[in-house]
Parts: sequence; structure tokens; C-alpha cells
Amino acid sequence: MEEKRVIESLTQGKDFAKQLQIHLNNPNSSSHQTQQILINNILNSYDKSLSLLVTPNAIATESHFHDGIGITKLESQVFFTQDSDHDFNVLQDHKYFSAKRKMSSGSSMEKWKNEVKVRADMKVEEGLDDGYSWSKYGQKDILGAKHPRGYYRCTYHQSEGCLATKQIQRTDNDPNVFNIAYRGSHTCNHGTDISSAVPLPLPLPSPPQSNIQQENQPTSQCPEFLLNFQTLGYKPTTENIKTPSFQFPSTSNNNFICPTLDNTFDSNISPSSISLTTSVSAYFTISQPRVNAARKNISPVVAESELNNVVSVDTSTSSHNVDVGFQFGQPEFGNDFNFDNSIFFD
DNA sequence: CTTATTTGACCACC
DNA sequence: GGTGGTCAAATAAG
Repeated sequence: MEEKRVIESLTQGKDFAKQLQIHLNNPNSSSHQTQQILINNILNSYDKSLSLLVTPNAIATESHFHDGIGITKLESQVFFTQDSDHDFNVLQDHKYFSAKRKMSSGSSMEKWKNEVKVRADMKVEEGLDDGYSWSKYGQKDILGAKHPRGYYRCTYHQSEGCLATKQIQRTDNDPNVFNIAYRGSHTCNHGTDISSAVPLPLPLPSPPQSNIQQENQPTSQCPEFLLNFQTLGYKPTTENIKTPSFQFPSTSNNNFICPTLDNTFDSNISPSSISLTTSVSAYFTISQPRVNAARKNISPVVAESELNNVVSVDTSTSSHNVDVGFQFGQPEFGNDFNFDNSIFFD
């Protein structure tokens, strides 16, 4: 397993190097920051490879992140528009929820798998849509927290027995930043299809901005996922999905930078890197399951943990066909995507 | 009318 | 007993 991870990491580094080469050959379409990002990605790929070889134990910890988040990010549907008056940033925090967070029902329940931080410098009530349909079933004031925590479960909890749940809570420091915790696996047929990730078009990065808050910065020891974007004109919960507002935006002036979802690159996405994305318009999504029926040939019925793994894997492997526009190696999941999840269950 | 959300009550764990 | 998570009736929205 370690070998595969090392190979994946090295492959990612290679892919980023290719992207860098492309950018260097097309200076007009590539900013210096973009190139720096790619360089950082390359270096971090090597760092990861080395760490995997030197400290195999780190893999165990790392796997938590693979298990934990992923899908929430990959499935996040984010609409960026340059003409927006809003400034919307997303900080997705790849944290494996610690064992201390237990469910009242006891050990039989899954622990919270991950936490996503979502920054919304606008009136976004809750966190990002993640491609699934959620229904709120409770809200609770949390001790020591300024803002209540919302409890959501999959809309198909009753009809299909889907056990996926998530919690959304504003952070104390910044009400515009949300912590989103996920638990359970989607067993419904309505989850997002990761194979349908919509790649964003070139060209790349617009001038950087520097208004990004740097709280919860990722570290190499605790990979976190960060995204920044502008304008997210939607509310979470089921409306996002039902509303066909998620349409691929005009690409003419849209730039897209999407950090890879693989923790390999989490550490790459430094706040400075993130800032590069703050002025761009972009849209990324894995799919609109109920909208895009063309992808039904690819089973969306994947346990969340699996999807999380897919995220990680695909980021590392799919970078082979990563569009140059994806500065952080945003995977482009093709329909021929083939995921061998066995490597994550070693 | 149907569906989703709100919110106080209830339950389990520590 | 305090706290977090869930339930379910009431309410709101479509």
C-alpha cells in the first residue's frame, strides 16, 4: 500500500510538473502565482513521497483524511461569478474528527469523519452544498459556541434508509466561516457522482487578492483543505439540488483554481496560494445527480467513506488528465474513471 | 395539501 | 447534572 501511495504522490508531482511546463510554454495564460503553486505542488508531492518512505506510520494518520472528507469537497458545488458583489471564500478543513466526538448512541455509530470549513463573506446561511440533499432535523446551542449547530440528515433517510448526516455550525471567530462535519455513508441513490466533476475552463488565474483570512491554516501535519472563491449565491440544503441554478457559468472570463482534494496537496494550499483564487470566477461540481441523468451509468451509490477515498485517489491518479486550468490538480473524472479502492483498505 | 424547517423535549453518554 | 444528538409536533413554505 505504501508503495502505491508513493507512486501516486510521485505521479502527482509529475503531473504538476507537466502542468508547469505547459504554463511556462504559455506565459500569457499563466501567472507567476500559478506557476508558484504548481512548483509548490511538485515539491509537496516529493515531500509526501519522502515522508511515506521514511515514516510509514504517517500513513495511518493520513488515511484518516482520506476516509474523512473528501467527498464533501469534491461534491461541493460552488458557483463563482466575477461580477458578484459578494466575496465568498471557502475554507475546507480536512480534519478527521477525533474520537472524542462520539455519538450519544454509542460505539455503534460512526464517528464524525471530517470537518469542512466554509467561508462565506456574504449572507450564506449555512455551509456549502455538497451534492447531496439534506434535511435539517435539529439545531442545538453548543456550549461555548456563539452559534448554534445545525443537524442535517440525508433527505432520503426515510425513503431509502440513508444514514449520512452532517452538522453545520458557524465558527466563533468568524461567523462567515462554517464548520461542517460529516458522518455516515450515503447509501441512497441520490449522491453526487464524482465521475462527473466539471472541469473549469482556462484561462487561468486572475490577479491575486489578499483578503483571505488565514485562520485554520493547514499544516503538513494536519492536512486541511482550503478553497477560496467568490460568490456563492445559493443556500445549502435541498434547495441547492432542486434548483437548476447550478449551471455551468460562462467560461469566457472565468478562471478556476481548485485545490486538489488529495491531502497530498493540502499543505500546498497555503493561504498565500489561496489568495490567488479569490478573485476568480469558477464553478466546480461533481455532478448534479438528479439533473444529469447521462451519468447514471456510473453508480452514484457509493458509501461516503469510499467516495472520500475516491477523492483522494482520483486526485492523485486523475491528474493524468487534469486540465491545465486546474491549478491544484483538480481531477477531471471521466466516465471511464476506474477506482481501485482496495488500496485504501489495507 | 405536501414537504421542509423549526424548536422544545427527550435520551444517552460522560 | 451537563452536554450533545435526535425525535417529533408545530409551523412555515411552496
